[in-house]
Amino acid sequence: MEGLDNTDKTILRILQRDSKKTAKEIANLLNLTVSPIYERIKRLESKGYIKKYVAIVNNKLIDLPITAYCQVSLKSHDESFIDKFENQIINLKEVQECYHMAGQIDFLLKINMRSLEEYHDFIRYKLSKIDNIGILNSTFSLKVIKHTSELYL
Amino acid sequence: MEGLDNTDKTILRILQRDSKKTAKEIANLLNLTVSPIYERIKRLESKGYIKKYVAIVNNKLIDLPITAYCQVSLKSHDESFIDKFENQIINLKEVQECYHMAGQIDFLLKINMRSLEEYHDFIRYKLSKIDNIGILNSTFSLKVIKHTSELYL
DNA sequence: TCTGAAACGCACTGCCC
DNA sequence: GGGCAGTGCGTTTCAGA
Repeated sequence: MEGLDNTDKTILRILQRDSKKTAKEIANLLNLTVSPIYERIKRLESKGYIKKYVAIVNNKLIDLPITAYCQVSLKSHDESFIDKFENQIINLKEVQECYHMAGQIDFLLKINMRSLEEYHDFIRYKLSKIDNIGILNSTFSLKVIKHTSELYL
Repeated sequence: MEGLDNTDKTILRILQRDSKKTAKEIANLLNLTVSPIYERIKRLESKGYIKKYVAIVNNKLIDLPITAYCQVSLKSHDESFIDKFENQIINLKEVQECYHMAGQIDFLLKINMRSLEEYHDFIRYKLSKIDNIGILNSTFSLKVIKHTSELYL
């Protein structure tokens, strides 16, 4: 399962926080030269441990201050209906995350919006247009207490 | 509110997908030279539109296959109790996200785990140890339908 | 697996339009 | 606002231990 030693884990921890850190800086922190750091990073990328490098954008500054979580349950649970629902959700740009859940509700959606009015329009004219939706329940984030893309290791 | 023209937005879209794209590559895509791209990126960083650059790590490969959403409601809603709860949550490494929510439940937590057994231990020996927790309700992601750090613009 | 050195390309600066 | 040229630095490669 894990082909990672402590050096690899430290590199992952650092790059999860700041992917602009240079191989040289990381090398200094670990008392190594750039070559091994470079090779380890390349290995972590090619083996899939690092999926990608991204810029994290401030949602408030680009006028997407509303974060909603939307619980959805389907009316029919035939495989074809579920597939259809999932395919339509994937193509909605407002939906940042969607999970098929265990328990009473089928799906949990994280949705970014400019305003509650736009959220209303989204629910009414986009989500509700998707066939087979039974229950639909929305809650809103009042404040972000913690939000990171980092995984602990 | 928005000091972004279409060029800026395109740059943000690109860097949200792949922050390793060079200014040269972006310049070619936009039929510009590197100088304006470089300056725009620096501006986007200094103005806070780009919060940071991070590596996205594969949670399965580092043995964190379980994603749980945990709904928490507090017993007392005094300001001091809420502050205390939030401060304790921030320091839990297993908690990747925590939002103060509108509606019946107070907080929504996203939690990464190695196994359901570890999740049990986490709930029992860490979360429940936090004072003032009333309702505590967990659901698990069976499958990720969609998950991106990108915001649309 | 690490060190060290060499080659290349990009980030970054300054000056031009 | 964008283009062009130069410098330093980081990335990338490779020989050797």
